[in-house]
Amino acid sequence: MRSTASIMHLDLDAFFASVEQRDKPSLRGRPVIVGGIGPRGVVATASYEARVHGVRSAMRTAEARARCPHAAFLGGRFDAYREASRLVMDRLRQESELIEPLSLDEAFVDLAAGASPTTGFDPGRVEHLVDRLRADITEITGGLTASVGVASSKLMAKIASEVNKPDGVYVIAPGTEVDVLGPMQVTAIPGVGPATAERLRRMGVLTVDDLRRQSEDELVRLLGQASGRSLHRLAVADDDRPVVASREAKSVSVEDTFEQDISDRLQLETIIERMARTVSARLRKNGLSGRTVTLKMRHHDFETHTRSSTLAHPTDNARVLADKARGLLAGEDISNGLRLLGVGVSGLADWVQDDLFADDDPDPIDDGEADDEATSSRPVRWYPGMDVHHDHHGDGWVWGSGLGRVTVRFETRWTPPGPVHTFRADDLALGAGHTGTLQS
DNA sequence: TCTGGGGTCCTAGGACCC
DNA sequence: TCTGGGGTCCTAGGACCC
Repeated sequence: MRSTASIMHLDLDAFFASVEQRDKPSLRGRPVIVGGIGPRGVVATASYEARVHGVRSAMRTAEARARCPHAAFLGGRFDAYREASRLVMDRLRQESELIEPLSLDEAFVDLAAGASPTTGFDPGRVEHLVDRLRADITEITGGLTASVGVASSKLMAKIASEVNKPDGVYVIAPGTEVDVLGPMQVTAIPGVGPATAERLRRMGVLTVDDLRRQSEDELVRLLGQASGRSLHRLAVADDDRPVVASREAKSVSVEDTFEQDISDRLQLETIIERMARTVSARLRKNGLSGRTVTLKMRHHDFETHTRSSTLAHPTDNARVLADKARGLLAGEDISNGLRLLGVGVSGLADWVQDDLFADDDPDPIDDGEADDEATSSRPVRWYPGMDVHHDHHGDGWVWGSGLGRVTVRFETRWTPPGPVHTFRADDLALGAGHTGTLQS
């Protein structure tokens, strides 16, 4: 906790819904609900007009429809949200070189790490700074509003931004943190969710003041080392967590809830392959590779299990990921059907040692296999950035791996025209712009 | 028509090694 | 033969956040 209110938390109001209202004037002033619009969808964001009817984030869309049938239900346009977010984050970076985005619509800003190193941070000018910032954001984004909290710590800044939401500001004067925090419900503290709140309630702890009367040992017994200790400190607004500019990704995953449960193993395997390709593409886009593959399964009764397995070396290869994930599915009883399947990778490294690829990259092609008219098997020289992996091309299937030497198999009658065939990766629907040479 | 999708962090137990 | 810790890695699950 600092002696000055120099940490800002900014939160865009009803972000997804507000972007939709901005881009479609007919939605302004009307309830707008963005989220899953399928039978198993939930609400991501409800505009304030919809909140009046009791619609909330994470509510089932079916219930939202019942409460607010006249609302506009939208599936979401993430490219538009990302772009609006970028504009806002760029503006925040003008305020301070140290900003910490928490999501598309939220960030901490360390004002003391700020823009004017000569004069330093001036607490007296915070209100002015925030007014200007909020006006700029509304202008830059074409009408979005933000709520802002400023305080001496992350904890209090985040709490402060809630106070006058939407389109409001709250500054917590240094020295008053405990007075402000004390009467609040424990759930006001970020990290205290329903499960923790219920455990605390059974001890008679409802407010932060109640929490403060518990010993650290007691909280550790109840909640474990990390949560117990941290909550004991947060209860007295003791928080010195720094604003951290960028954190590296720890995992990449894709998951999907099906409209109807699926119990067909082949169908699930096909879905796994598609998901592995998506994960692979995202890894490559970010220059990452990972070692631990996780398969997530949610059964018909909502029981959720994960199975994971760790490779000897990091990979970003779709086929390696798919093979591993399929193997994890093999041991599972899916006879009653899955409602969700997910594929993820963790244990990320930011580079790939291509020599190692040969080891953890089981080649589906038997090199010694006899060629016939329909099949040819020949080595390919691969260039960095190129990628072919188990993709349908024209009337053939192309198999391959990431960097280094790979073998490509044309399972049907598509054969390269000549001894050396140059092609572009986008010919193979694998992403544009790269050129490779196929040598025979 | 109960209960999204993308993450992070923490805990706990077992294996394995020194 | 018995009795140790400590550290790290791996796996599984759970709470929480937006």
